Amino acid sequence: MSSSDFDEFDAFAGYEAQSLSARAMPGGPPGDAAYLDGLNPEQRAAVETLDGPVLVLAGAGTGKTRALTCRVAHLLRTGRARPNEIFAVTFTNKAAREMKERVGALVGGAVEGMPWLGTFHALCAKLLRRHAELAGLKPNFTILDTDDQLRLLKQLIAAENIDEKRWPPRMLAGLIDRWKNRGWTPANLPADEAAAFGGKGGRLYADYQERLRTLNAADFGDLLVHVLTIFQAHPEVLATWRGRLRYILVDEYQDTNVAQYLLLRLLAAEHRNICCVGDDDQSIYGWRGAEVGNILRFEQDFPGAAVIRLERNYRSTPHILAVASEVIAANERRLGKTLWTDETEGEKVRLIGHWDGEEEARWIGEEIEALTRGTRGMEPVSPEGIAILVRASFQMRAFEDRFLNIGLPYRVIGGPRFYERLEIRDAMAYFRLAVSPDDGLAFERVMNRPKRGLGEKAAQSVNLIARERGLTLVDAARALVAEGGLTARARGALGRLLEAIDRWHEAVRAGADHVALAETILDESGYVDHWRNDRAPDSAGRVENLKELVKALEQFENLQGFLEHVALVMDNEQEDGAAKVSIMTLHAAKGLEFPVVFLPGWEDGLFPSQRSMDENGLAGLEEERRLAYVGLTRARRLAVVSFAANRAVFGRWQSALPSRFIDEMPPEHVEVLTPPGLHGGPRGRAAVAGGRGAAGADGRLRAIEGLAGVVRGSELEERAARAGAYDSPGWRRMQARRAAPSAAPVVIDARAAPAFALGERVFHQKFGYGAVQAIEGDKLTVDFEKAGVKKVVAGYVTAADDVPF
DNA sequence: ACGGGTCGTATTTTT
DNA sequence: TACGACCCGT
Repeated sequence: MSSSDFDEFDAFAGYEAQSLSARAMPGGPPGDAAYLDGLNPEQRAAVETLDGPVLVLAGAGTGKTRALTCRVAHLLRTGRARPNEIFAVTFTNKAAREMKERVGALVGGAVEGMPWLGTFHALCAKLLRRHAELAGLKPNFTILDTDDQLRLLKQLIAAENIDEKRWPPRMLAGLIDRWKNRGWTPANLPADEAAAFGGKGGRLYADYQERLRTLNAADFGDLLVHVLTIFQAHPEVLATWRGRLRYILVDEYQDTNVAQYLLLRLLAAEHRNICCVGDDDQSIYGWRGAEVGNILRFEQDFPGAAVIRLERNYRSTPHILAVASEVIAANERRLGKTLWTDETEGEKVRLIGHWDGEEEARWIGEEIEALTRGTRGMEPVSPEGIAILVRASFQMRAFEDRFLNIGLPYRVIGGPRFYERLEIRDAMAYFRLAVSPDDGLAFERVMNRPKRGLGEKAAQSVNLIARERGLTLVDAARALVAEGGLTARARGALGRLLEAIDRWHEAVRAGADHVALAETILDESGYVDHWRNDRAPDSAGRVENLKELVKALEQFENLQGFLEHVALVMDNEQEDGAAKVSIMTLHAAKGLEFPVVFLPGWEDGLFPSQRSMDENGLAGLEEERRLAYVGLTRARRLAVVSFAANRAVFGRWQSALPSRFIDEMPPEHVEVLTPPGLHGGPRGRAAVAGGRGAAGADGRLRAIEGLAGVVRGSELEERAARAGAYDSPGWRRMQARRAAPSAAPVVIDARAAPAFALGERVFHQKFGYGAVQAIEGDKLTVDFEKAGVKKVVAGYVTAADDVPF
C-alpha cells in the first residue's frame, strides 16, 4: 500500500521547477489573471479575499463553483500557496474531480500536484495512512464496506445473545455512524447514548472498535474520527499538518458534520486561512449527521470573518426563482438570502395533479416526447437536458417501466451502484485476499462462494480456532487443515482455497500484471464459472459485470490502488454518449442543473416524507423544504411539479393529499395544467371523493383549489382551458395516443436505437443472452436463453460479444 | 450442506 | 412487491 501512498512533497518537487516564475510574483496577481474577468463583484471578493476566515453564502445557481475554482487558481497564481498547501474539501468525488479539472484548465498542469483535494473521507484516509499506528492500525488497513460492517455487527450482536429481530444490526450501524459523525469514541460516548440499543449500545460500540482494530480495518466514520483523535492527542502531529496545509477550502459547508467541523477547526486554528462555501438553504443531509449549525455559527467560530453573499442567479427564470424563494421562505432557521436575476422572460412553473402514480409517469413520458419535439411552446429540448427528480428511489420504478415501454432512453443516476453489486463485491473480496491474505472479512465472504462444501459448520470451526488461539481467520484455517480438522472433504476444499490464495498473493508480491492476475483469480476460484452455470436470467449480466470490472482495473497501476479507489469512490460514471433523460433522487441532483426538471410525487407523506417529520419534527420538515428548494432550483427554463391522488406503496393503494409545499407556491408564478385523466370520467370524480376524509383536508383542498383546483374534474378543467392554461390540441393528441398505445413509437434519438438483424445474438443486462426473433420499429422480440421470449426496446440490448473471459 | 419453499416485514436520502 | 430469514426435506 505504501507505494501508492505517495508523498505530497515528492509530488511537489515536480511542480516547483515549472512554477517558480509564478511563485516569484511579489504580492499582487500575475498579469494574465484572465480568470478574474467576468466575475461579478461578490464573486470577485470571494476569490480575492485570500487571508483570514471567509464565509461565502452562495445561493443556488450563483456561480459558486466558478468562484471556488477561481479562488484556488488565484491562490496558486499569486504564489500565495503551492498546490500541496491547499486543503480543499468537496462533498462528493464528482465535485472533487470537477474542481480538479476546472482548476487545471485555469492554471495549466500545475494542479497535478494538488494532493489534498478530495472528499473528507478520501483526505482523511490519506492522513490516516500516514499515522495509522497512532490509531492502533497498520498503514495498509482496509476500509470496510457496508456489507462487511453489517456482518461484523451481526456477529457481535449474536455473541451478546441479543434478539436480532428486535435489535437489528442495521440499527446499530446507524447508531454507531451517528456517534462517529459527532466525533464520539467509545471512550467519550455520553452515558445516555451508550444506553441505546437495549442498554448495550456503548458496550457493542467498544467491542466493534476492538474487532476493527484486530482486523486492521476502519469503517467510513473511523476515517474521520481516527484522524480527529490523533490530532487531539498528538499536538506535534497536528502542528506539522497545520504548517503544511496553509489554506483551507471547504465546499458544501452546510453539509459538514460535527467531526468534520472539529477537524477543520483544529487545522485552521492558527493560520485561520479557511474559506467555507455553502448555502444553508441547501442543507439536506441532516439525517447523515450534517449540522446546519456549523454554517449558522461560522462568524462566532471565526471572529472577524468576511461574509460574502452570492445572490445573483445565473441559472433560472424569474418564475422559477420566485417559486423557489417563496417556498424556502417558510423556513424559520435560515440566514436568509435574496436571489435575483436580470432575466425577465421565461415559463412559469407548471403544476399538475394525476389520478395515480402510473398516470403521472405516463404523462411525464408524453410531456418529454413533446418537449423534445418542441411542441410545448418552447424550443426543442434534448433528452439529456431533462431530469426527473424524485424524493425516494422507489418512485423511479414507475418511470423506468413507462419509459421502457415507450422506448424513451433514460439513465438512472446514483441507483444501485456498480461496486455495490453482489458479484463485484465478491470479486473484490478475492482481490483483497490476494493483496493481503490476512483480510479475515474478505476470507469469510468468499470462503464458500462459489459453494465449496464449506458451510456454516466449517465457518464456525475456523472462527472458533481463530478466537481461541488469537489467530487471523486465514491462519486459523491453515491450522485447521494442517491438524486434520473438519471432514476430509471440507479439509480438501479449504486446503485448495488456501493454496490458491497463497499463489495469488505471491503473484502480487512478485509484481505480476494485475489485470491478468485478476482474470486468473476469477477463473481459478471458480467464481466466473459459478455465474456462467447459474440458470437465473440475470447471471449473464453478472458475468458481464465481472468483465467490466476487469476492464476497469486497466486504469490502475495495481490492485491496491484499485481497491483504495473503490472503497472511497463508490461512484461509477458510465457515459455512453446517447442522449438520455436523467432519473435521480433530489439528493443526487444537488449541484446539477437541467433546462427542464420534472418534480413528481409532491404528496404529503411522500414529500415531505412522513418519516422525516415523525423523526425530526419541525427540523425534519424544514429539511424537506430545503429539498424542495434544491429540486426547483435545478431547473433553468422549466420546472414541472406534479402529484398523484393515489399511489401504490408496497403493492397497496394509498391516497394522499398534495404536498403542503404546493400551498406555499405563489400562484402568480405557477401555471396550472389539467390532468388528462380528469375530464369528467368516473375516475376523476372518484379522485375527488377518495382520500378526503381527514380533518383539515378541506382546508388543504381549498388552498389547492385557490391555486390549482387540479383534482376537480371537468368543471375546473374547462376553466383552466378557458384561461388558456392548457394547450388543448396537445391534450387531445395525448388522449389519442393514450387510446392507441400501439401507435408508432417515437424514436427520440436514433443513436439509442441501433439496428439489429433477425436472428442476431444480443445481450440484455437483465435478461442475459438471446436471439432476435422479430423487429418492429425500435422494439425487438428476443428469445432469451434463460429468461424466455421478451419484448424489449432496442436501446437496451447490445450486440453480444462472446469474448472469452 | 444445500436447495426450495413459505412467511413476514420493509423503503428515504449516501460519503 | 420483493427480499430476507427461517424451515424442511434431500
